Amino acid sequence: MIDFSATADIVAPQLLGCTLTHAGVTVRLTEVEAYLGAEDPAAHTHRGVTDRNRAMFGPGGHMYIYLSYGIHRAGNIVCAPEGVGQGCLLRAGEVIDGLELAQERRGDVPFARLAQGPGNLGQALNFQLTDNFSPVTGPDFRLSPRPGEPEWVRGPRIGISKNADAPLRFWIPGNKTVSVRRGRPRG
DNA sequence: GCTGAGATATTCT
DNA sequence: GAATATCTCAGCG
Repeated sequence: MIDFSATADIVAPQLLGCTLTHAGVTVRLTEVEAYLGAEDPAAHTHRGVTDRNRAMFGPGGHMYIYLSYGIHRAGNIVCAPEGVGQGCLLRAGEVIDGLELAQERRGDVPFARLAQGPGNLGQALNFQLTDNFSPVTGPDFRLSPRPGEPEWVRGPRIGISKNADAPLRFWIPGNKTVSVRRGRPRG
């Protein structure tokens, strides 16, 4: 099992290929991002504990769910010892069970888009703000180990404005559920 | 396939 | 009041 008391950049690549089950849907994680807390200006926890990010300061192996742009629910897995404030944002996954349920929630979209992007993943798995603090190996969430270590790569994070060059995004190359999002620097 | 702009709630200053 | 770890849509090749 993964040691969630390690730092987020250590845990992140270990999550790739693992499956996460919640509310009747199972996905295989294909893309995650590490947020390093106080030393990382892009992290919610950069400025210290608030009511919103409190879950990230808890012990590793729990969920941190937040509302993004007022619309989307995104899920993180808390990393590092209690009080540090690190976590891994779940960016994308591949639905491998509960397909019909995921399609009901997401509507008529291609398979690869069912859980593509943090907001879509949250909708497919039906993340709720009340799921904060839930253990990832508890009754509500089930994180299962992967059969073997998949090939993975790392690169810059996406959708943030601060510290965007740090190579803290990890994904499985070639997987159709991982998109190279638009807005790459032209030129 | 790609691009640009609007929507929407909570949080922080 | 401004910002945000985003998604979807319309328009164009």
